[in-house]
Amino acid sequence: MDQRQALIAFGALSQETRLHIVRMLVVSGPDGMAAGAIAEKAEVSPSNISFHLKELERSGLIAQQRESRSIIYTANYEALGGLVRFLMEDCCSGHPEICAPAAEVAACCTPKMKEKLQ
Amino acid sequence: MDQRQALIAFGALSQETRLHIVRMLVVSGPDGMAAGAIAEKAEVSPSNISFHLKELERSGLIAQQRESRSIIYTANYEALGGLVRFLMEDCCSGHPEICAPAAEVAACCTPKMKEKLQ
DNA sequence: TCCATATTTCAATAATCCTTGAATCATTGA
DNA sequence: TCAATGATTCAAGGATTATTGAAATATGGA
Repeated sequence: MDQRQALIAFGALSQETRLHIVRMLVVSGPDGMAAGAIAEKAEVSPSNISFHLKELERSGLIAQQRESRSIIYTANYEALGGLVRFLMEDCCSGHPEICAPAAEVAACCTPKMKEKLQ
Repeated sequence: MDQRQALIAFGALSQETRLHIVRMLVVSGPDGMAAGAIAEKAEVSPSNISFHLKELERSGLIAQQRESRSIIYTANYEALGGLVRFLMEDCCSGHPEICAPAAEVAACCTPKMKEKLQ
């Protein structure tokens, strides 16, 4: 993830509806969610959700694929990981005080890490 | 860091000049930089830098303190770490695929981690 | 083909954000 | 006190982003 993409991604996450969408798609995993289902859960109009989904896709944080009549959106884990990495490494120069709390979280989430850190 | 603050912080980082400011302040450490010095390095006008510094301070990512005639800005490591944590934990539900790359970065930056992971 | 469903696009408006330059405020030293 | 320095505030304008509802597009089934 380069700076240009990171700027767009930060902008994408700076809007409540869009942050909500990303959270839902991360949880829903590889199956993703249809645009309509997202709109319903987020309680926004179809045209509005479409606007925000487009913005998120432009940022690379989510991807779409048509499935029959529905358009299924999924979280792009690689891009999200890339953004975390950008924030820690590029933006914060890998500063220990900033990265340490992140390391804790990472340890809790990645089984291998957890093992080694015990 | 709660969602409200995270939204503001993401917005703060979504602007090129402000991202540049944060990077400079992280590098400059606890000594920080005076507003004028920041403006000069970022090549923007005093009033414009003031606008962006205010926005960053509102986000909590930087702090200010007067020192004689100058106003010194410093990066808020705690807030930056909190944002990384929010992105990994709250926003991305601690998803391993997203957190793994972050763990690598963290390992490189925090001496204790590095030791344990070798 | 025709209709229903799922979604996007478009145009208009509202809201927010960014930039600029002039004016103002705070601090220090002569 | 006065002038100089360092920085902020303010108002105006331009640019971008968000919301809305109506119209258009794509797909699948009767």
